[in-house]
Amino acid sequence: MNEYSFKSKTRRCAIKKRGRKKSPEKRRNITQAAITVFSRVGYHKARIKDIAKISGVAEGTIYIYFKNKEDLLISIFKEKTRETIEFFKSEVQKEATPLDKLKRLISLHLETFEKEKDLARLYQLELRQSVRLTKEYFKVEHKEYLDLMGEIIKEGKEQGVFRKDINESIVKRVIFGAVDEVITTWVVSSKEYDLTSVYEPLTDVLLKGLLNPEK
Amino acid sequence: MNEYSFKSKTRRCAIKKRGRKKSPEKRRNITQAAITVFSRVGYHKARIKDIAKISGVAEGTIYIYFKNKEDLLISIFKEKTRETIEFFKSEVQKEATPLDKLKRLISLHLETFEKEKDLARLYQLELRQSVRLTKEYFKVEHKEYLDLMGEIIKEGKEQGVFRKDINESIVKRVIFGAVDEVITTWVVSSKEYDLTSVYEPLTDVLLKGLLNPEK
Amino acid sequence: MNEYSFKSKTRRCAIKKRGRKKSPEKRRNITQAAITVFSRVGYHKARIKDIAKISGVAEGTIYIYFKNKEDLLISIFKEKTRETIEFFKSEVQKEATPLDKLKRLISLHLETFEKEKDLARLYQLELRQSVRLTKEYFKVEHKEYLDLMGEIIKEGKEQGVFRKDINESIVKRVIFGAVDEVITTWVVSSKEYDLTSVYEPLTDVLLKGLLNPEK
Amino acid sequence: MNEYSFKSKTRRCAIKKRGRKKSPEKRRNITQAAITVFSRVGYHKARIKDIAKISGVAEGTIYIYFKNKEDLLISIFKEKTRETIEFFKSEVQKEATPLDKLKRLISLHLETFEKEKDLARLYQLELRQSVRLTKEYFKVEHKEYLDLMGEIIKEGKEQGVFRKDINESIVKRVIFGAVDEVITTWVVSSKEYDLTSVYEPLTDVLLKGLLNPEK
DNA sequence: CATGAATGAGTATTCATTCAT
DNA sequence: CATGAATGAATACTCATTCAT
Repeated sequence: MNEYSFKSKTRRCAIKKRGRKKSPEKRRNITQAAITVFSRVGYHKARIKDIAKISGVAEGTIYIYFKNKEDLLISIFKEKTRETIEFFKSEVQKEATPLDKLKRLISLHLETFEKEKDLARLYQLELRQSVRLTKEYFKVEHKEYLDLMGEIIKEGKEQGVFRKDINESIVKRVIFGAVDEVITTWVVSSKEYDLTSVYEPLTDVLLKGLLNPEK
Repeated sequence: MNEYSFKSKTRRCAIKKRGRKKSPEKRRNITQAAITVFSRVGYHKARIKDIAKISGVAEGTIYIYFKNKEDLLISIFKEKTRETIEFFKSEVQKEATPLDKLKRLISLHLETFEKEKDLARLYQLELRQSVRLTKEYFKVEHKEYLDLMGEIIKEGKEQGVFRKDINESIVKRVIFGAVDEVITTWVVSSKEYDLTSVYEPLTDVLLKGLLNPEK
Repeated sequence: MNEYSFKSKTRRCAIKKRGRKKSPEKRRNITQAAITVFSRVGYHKARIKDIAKISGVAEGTIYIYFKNKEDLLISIFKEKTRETIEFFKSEVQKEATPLDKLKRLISLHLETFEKEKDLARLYQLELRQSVRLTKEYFKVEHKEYLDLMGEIIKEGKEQGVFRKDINESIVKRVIFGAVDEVITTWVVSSKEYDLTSVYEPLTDVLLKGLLNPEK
Repeated sequence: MNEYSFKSKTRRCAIKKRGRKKSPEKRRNITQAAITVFSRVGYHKARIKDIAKISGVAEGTIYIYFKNKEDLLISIFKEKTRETIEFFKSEVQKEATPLDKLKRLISLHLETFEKEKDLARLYQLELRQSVRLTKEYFKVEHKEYLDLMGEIIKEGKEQGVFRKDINESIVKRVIFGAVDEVITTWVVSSKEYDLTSVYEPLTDVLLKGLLNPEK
């Protein structure tokens, strides 16, 4: 594609790939290495040198793909969250009723984090390392998740499946908070048990509440 | 020979010990200054020098009262959480029914953090800065809070106020998670609104659930 | 002797000794503790706090008896060297001939350091930690030792026991250097063997030289 | 594909490796600056910042070439001693007789230190700053020097030039100690006189001893 | 005199980021 | 584009010395 590399008389040497454009593969390697390292030792103790070594690139190369260390962290969250939310949305849409949609969303949330343990650790423990990240995340990605849930609830209210007197804005937080806490417990507990096993009791109490209806 | 040393009721003249004594007031000053600085810029960017300046002591003095920076952070959490949980327990015991106890606990949680905004910020955002802290906190203090809630729920189940088929271990996390998320949202949102205003809708959904009972 | 301590209404409590003057015993304790600590970890890594603890006094007390840490080190050398040199002189004078005097001096040097191992360590390894100390020591105490040896040699030359064509100033250094090196080797070697056992071969070569007289 | 990489005689383009290379010159500059600074103010008071400034590199650069401050000191001794001993060995071998070899070795010792005054200061005064260094030095480099001397003496004994009843192990120390003491005196005395001027009287007494053979 | 809490100057080392090759 | 040597700001912590009691 780019013939320069062949004819060049300069020190420009053999290059595997055809061009000299940023390689998406290299970017992915870096991202994956960063997830591993950040998850293993935490953002602040993570060293760029280690991320470079694991991704198989030089330190400087990381700065070609990311502005700086914080940007690397933020990019991971942005990209992963975007992917995940898109996936959640598309899956949820396949369900017919608001109740099924809600259940599916909770279920997906649990399954996803169970599958990607390193990422789970990042979300539950490292997300708050950067003020900028925290603020942006809570205003954009996190909000989007909550909005998705809000819509489902709204729909449920309109259809009469959910109580009409509930406060959507609170309920979505209640549900997110419940799921989030359950995941954090799992992450901190060294992930010895099955995260999806909490799905049943979790949805049960969220849907039917704590009070005994017979009394 | 010298009877002073035997009759003395204070530690004065117990053979040795003259000179200055460690002052609990100084310790409190340092703790308070640390809460302020940690909350303002975050644990990692906080500088011992600033904490010293604000507490009105020399840098070295901090190391008389605390082993190191991490120990300072950890001590704050341990002490504050202990105080708070004791307070929660004593207040909750004043209530007659499990339902009132639960409501009171949630209410206290919200009120306490609303009153001490800096501390709230620490709990919601800085708690996870230290691996050691996170682990210990989740195993001790956090657990104790959950246990308190667990007992209330158990009592409620026995009295038939709460549903008998619920999973206590999950429910306590659901409630904690819900409250916690609501507080985090408040902290991140720059605390513009009244945290206690969420008490009503929050307890409502937790108690009665999401589903419309008529359907 | 001093009744103040009994009648005093102030915080002045029972005091073992009669007076409140600087106690020579306390001074000795500090000196001895310092020798131990300096010898064990070296001057620069030695901490006043440890010396205080071992001597059984408070940190501040050390500063009543010594100006500062360097002064403590220097005082030890001055005092110990003075004592030792006086002792050497008096012992040497008991000998009749220059040859016996010289032998006795070397013998004393070896014996003294063998007996006080901690002190030996200080002299062989720590003496050069302080520029001031090094300079003073080499100009005063070390010189005095060399002078004593110089006199003996001079006397020996005059009596014809020692060669008349030797250079006193060099010879005294040669002998000191030889003894000193032998002691250093012993100190560094963890003092596993008997220092006095080198006396015979050491004096033999110093007195008769290396060359084979038959050739 | 690209033949450069195969034909290149330098390490240029061997697949990877571009960018700056560690420069031996830079290492030398740091070493030389360290010798100067260590000699001027002593190891403990020497500041890395100053060594960096004098070598014309950044502070961090020093840590690319040396593990830490102590390693810098140790490396200097190891490298310089190695060089010097190799030089001594090769020079000594040029001499025919054991006597000439011994004289040459003493002469070289004096000349070398006279030429490199800063280094002399380091050897005579700073060598004992680090326990690790002292121990290693006395077990390796110092020993090697003594061994060289020991071999010469042994050879001399066998040839009958030196007395057969002398103790090699002591004699080598006597000679080293004598030379060493003479150098230390010179270093401490601010090096006002000519070190090589002591060569004659020094060897004279070492070879012929102190006693008057006529008596 | 004695105490030990308080002080604060002093610095080796790390590591994100840059830049010559 | 890629490299990794070079940079240098930034800071927790120590410990000799002081001083209030």
